[in-house]
Formats: sequence, C-alpha cells, structure tokens
Amino acid sequence: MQPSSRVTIRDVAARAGVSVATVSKVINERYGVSAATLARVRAVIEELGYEASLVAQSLRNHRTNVIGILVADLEPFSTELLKGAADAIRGSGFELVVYSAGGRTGDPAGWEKRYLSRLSGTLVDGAVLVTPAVSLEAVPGTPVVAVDPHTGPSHLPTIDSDNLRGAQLATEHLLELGHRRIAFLTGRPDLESASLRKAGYLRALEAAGVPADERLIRDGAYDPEVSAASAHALLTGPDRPTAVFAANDISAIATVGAARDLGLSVPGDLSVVGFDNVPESALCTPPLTTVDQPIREMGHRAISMLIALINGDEVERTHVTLDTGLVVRSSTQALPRH
Amino acid sequence: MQPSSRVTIRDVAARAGVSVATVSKVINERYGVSAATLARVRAVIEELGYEASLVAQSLRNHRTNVIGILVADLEPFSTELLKGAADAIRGSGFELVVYSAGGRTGDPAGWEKRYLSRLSGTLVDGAVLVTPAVSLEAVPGTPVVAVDPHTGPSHLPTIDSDNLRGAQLATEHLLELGHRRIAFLTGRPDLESASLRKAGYLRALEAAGVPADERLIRDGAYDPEVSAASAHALLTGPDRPTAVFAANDISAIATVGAARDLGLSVPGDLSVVGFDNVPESALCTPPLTTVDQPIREMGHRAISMLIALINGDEVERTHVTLDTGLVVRSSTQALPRH
DNA sequence: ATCGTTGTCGATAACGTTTTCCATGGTTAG
DNA sequence: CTAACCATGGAAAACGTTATCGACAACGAT
Repeated sequence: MQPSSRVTIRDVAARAGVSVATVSKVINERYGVSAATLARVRAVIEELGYEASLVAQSLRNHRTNVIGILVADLEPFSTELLKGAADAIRGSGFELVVYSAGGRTGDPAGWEKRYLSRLSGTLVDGAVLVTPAVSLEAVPGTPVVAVDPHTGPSHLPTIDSDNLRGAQLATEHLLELGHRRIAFLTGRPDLESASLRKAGYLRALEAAGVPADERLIRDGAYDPEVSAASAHALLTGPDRPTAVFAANDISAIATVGAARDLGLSVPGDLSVVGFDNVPESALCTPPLTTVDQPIREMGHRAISMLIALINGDEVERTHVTLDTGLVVRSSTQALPRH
Repeated sequence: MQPSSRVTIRDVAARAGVSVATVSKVINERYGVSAATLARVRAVIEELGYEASLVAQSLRNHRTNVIGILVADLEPFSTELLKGAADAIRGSGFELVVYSAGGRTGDPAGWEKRYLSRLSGTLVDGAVLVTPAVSLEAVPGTPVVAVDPHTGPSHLPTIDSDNLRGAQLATEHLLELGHRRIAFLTGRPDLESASLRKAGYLRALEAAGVPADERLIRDGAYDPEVSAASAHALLTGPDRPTAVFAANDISAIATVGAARDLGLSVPGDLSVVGFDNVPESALCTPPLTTVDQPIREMGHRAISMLIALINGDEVERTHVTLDTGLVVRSSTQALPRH
C-alpha cells in the first residue's frame, strides 16, 4: 500500500495469482473465466481499490469516452445549453469537457477548427459546437454536431429550433398590439438563427402589409454593448419606434436598459420582445415577453445524437428542429390609440 | 492520406527519414538535433498535419493535463464560478472537464469521493470541488482544492470568502434601516459558508442588543423551494418579520417571490437581502440588496492554485479568503416609524 | 597516430491496458 | 483406450509516446 504509485492491473494479477489477461477479462466481463477465479479477482480488486487506467484503456481502445463541447462564451444561452448537456451526459459513461473561447475577439475565428483538430481522436471521441463561428466539416474520425449552426453549407448533424416561426410569432404579437413602427435588432450575422429571425420579422411585416423600414433594422450581434448602442440610437433618433424585437434576450435586456437610461418606460413607452427565453428573461424588470426555445432540450438532444453517432448507431434524423413558442410577459403592451 | 487511420509519430519519422526518437525530440524541443533535421521534421509535421496523441503522451508522462471541476448542480453560483475557472484555464495548457451531479438527491453524498477515486491519476491531474457535500482528504497523487468547503476538519487547500463579515454587514444594514424583527434563512447545513453566515447574523444582532428569536430562523438550504416554503411560513405566521436576510441570493429571490404571492411588496412591506451577488440578483425585481462575493475570482484562484499544486510549485497561502462587501440595491428600505 | 570531446542520431524499454491465439488438462464420445 | 473437444488460463503483441543510453563520426589537441 505505501508504495506511492498507483495500483495497476499487474498488482491485482499478482495478488490474485492469475495473469493480467485474466484480470482484464473479469474487468470487461469477457467469457472464459471460471466462477471461482472471477470471485477471487473481484475480491482482490475490491481489496486493493483498483481502478483501471482510463488513459491506458483509451490508448488501447482508441476511445476516450470524453465528449467536448465548444462554446464561444459562457453567456446565458450556452450556460443553459450546458445544463442540458450535463444532464444528458450523466450516466452515459462519457465525461464532458467544456472549452470556452472566452468571448475574446482577435481570434481569427478559427479556434474551433484548431481545437477540433488538436483534440479529436486524441482527447475526445466527438464534439458539439455551439454557435460555431465557422462552417466546418467534420474531422474524419470524429463525429461533430452543431447547435445553432453557422450559415452556409455545412453537412454537420444539427440541432436548432424553429427560428423563422418564432420570429414571426414575436412580430405578429407586436402587430396585434397595434404597433407599426417595429424595430429589429439583428443577431450574429454568421449564424443561421440570426438570418432566420430576421427573415421571420420581415415576413410577418410583409404579411401584415407593413412596409419594412431599413432604418429600423440595427445591429445587435447577440451582444449587450452593441445592442445597447443600437437601441440608444434608435430611441433618440427621429420618429422613434414604438416597439423593438430583439434577436436575442441579451439584446432585449440591453434595449430595456437603454430605454430606462433615456427615461422611457417599458412597456409604457416602448414594447420589447426578445428571443431565447433564457432564465434571465423571466427575472428582469419588467419580465420579458420573448420567444421560447427549449435550450436545455437542445443540449440534451445534441449530446444524445452525438453519442449515437460515436457508437455508430443509426441516427434517424440528422437535423432536428425543435419548436418555438411565444411567451407573453410584461414587456409588451398595446399601443395606445390616438 | 487516404489511409483512414491517424497519422502517428512513426509516419512522420518515416517520411522525414529519421527515427521516432528524433521526431519526439523536435516535438518537445529537446536538445540534440541539428538545425537541418529540425527544419525537415518540422516541415513534415506541417505537411502531414501531425498532432501528437494526447492519450499516448498521458500514458507515458503520467500527466493528462486535464483538470476536473465538480459541482453539485449548475445553479447560478457554480455557473459563475465556472466562468472564472474557464477563464483561468485558458492558455494554461489544461482542459477543464466539468462533472455535475445534477442536483439529484438520493445520492449518498459520496459521489464526489467516488468520482475522485475513479478519475484521479487516470483522467485528471487535479480537481476543484465546489461546495462539496462531504469532507474528504485528498487522494494521494492528486491535488484537490475546495471552494466553499464542507464543515468539519479538512486540510484541503481552500478558496472561500469572508462569509462571517459579509453576513454581519448585511444584518447591520438591516438594523441601521431600523429593522428589529429580522428573519434568517439558513444555508446548506453541511457547508462552512452557511454556518458562518448564520454566525455573522447572530453576532450582528447581539452587537446591536437585539435578542435573536429562534422562530425567525428557518431552513433555506440554498434551495428555492425550501426557501419559498420557509418564507411563506414566516410571512403568514403571527408577528411577521419586517426583514429577511437570506443566506443565498437564490433563497432571497424565492423569498421575494413568496412575498409577492402573498400580496406583500418588497421593499415596502418587507426588506430582503441576499448573499452572493450572482448576476440574477441585479436583474430580478426589485434588484436585490446583497452581499458581494467575488465568485469569478474565486473560480480563477481555485484553478490557479490547483495548477500550481499540480506543478509542484510552492504555494504560499493554501487557504485564501476573499473579501465580501455589501451592495445596496432596491430590495431594502428603512422601516417606517410608528 | 592516439585520445578524448562534441554533436547527432537511433534502438529500445517502458507506461497500463486489451485481444488474439495457443497451451493445458480434463471430459466425453467412439 | 484413444481421439476429439471444451473450458480455462496465460504469453505476447499492440496502442503512440518519451527517456535513457549507447553508437558513431568528425574534429582538435597532444
């Protein structure tokens, strides 16, 4: 015991008076070991507190049983997704390593690719990419699934939600409340979700016969600072909107903040609706009307699909889109008639 | 190229016309290779896109360059801590695997121990334990640092904050506002932070000459449901408190919710102060007066210390306590005189 | 010429598993 | 009584690295 080094399969074998091969067999429940020796070896394993070296197993088996999840930053969306992923990972026999780029800019948008090539086949068996900054193909041996994928053609397995419909719902809600000057804060232009949300906004406007006004469409970038600046510009400009649909809860919350700074009340002077339904949206003041996206389930599904892919199981749908729905809270109200 | 298997050091060696030993030397920048061969091998590595197998390196070096972080659940505190940890890990050469127990109960409080023994020395080089449910000693070969540690004697390196003083500040704040019937919602009884916060509350009361009332001290358990129930009981009971100090922002937010359900206004009818200063506390309605704890920095420090420990560096302080401070927002107000 | 030195490089033994395949002994069938 | 078979166990190769150590050539100094 006092020999400080780890107890290895060799020690177990010696103590039990068998070969390492036999010990390996009992660990992996292989056929060909008698009941007597099985019991004996099991006892020794217990006694010595032996744990097989995952590293050695990985080397031998070409499988590490760890899954990587790459997020640009730990903002509310990724965080929520992470919870779903952690949930799905539990009891699966895999471990989850999270890699966060930390929201740094300056990185030539390729950290995902570098990370993937460095780690795939050597540390992780597969990876999920959250809002990837780049459209990349899978590394040959390593399954990858994307959540909220990049625009552009990529044939990665994907989890997303019905962004188009969600955005339509949000915009229609505002229209039904009588709003006509409805501004839109865009999302990260490289993300499919962002363009779909914009498309949904435009489509709803068009369906209602409300002409889109380019000056009401501003950058949001899913980023609080960018959004706050845009909101400020929007609200201090001439002919300000009576409502803002932000592509993101983050942007929506920033918009509410900008309005408050200008002495405008939400929803009194301005209605705001967000997108994502992150937990923060229910907490903030006022609680946000937003489009619900089942973020945790997306994380869960991403992991499940990835595990299936890793195991070589047949995956029926390789691109799943979950439903979105409007949740009306207190940041929107009917436009007073005049 | 089309051979599907990974490119190994052997391939590089063959292509460059040298031995694997030499290739290994250039990878690790060891002395004893001429400028010419160095350049040649580097070129081949580039050309073949070779990446050394982390698994094989780990096996050989007895070092995985992976750090584990164990959290009971991904609630706001852990999440925030995780951000700090992710921050610290970046560029350190380590990866971070997060293991979340998922808040399940029923687990015999020993998952941390099991996880640690299974993984230590085999998948991770060290671990940080966040609000550990059990007081455990380090596994011999594997450094462990605890954040917000368990009560009871443990000699693990520790990161925490000045819980006692923070709780005193919070209680004093309430006292200065004229409150005398100040309730306290306790934390997780197995955590040192919880008992220190309670001690701070009691001490402040005593210093002000206000007798503590046992009936005003209820279970909170750092848990929203437990806290909501206790708050409800407190607020519907006879002689209700005019203020609540919750051991946790989670508990405080639950208290605000319970008050609202009863038609009580915060801070009009009830002042509430929390502890932690998680981001949610600033967002909620009303924004919470709370005790700030530098959670992210705690995560950062935990990782830094752990890395130092792993590298065998001398660590000056093995138990660091960070400052806490009161941040006054809108959930507290002076008690109207009558 | 001889003897160290120095500078490069390669053979090889680990690291801790799993798997294949062979050996052994006992048992059953012919 | 022999042949074939089954059940059990072990030897050894392999997975992809790194470190140690010895080989060898070139070279300067005696």
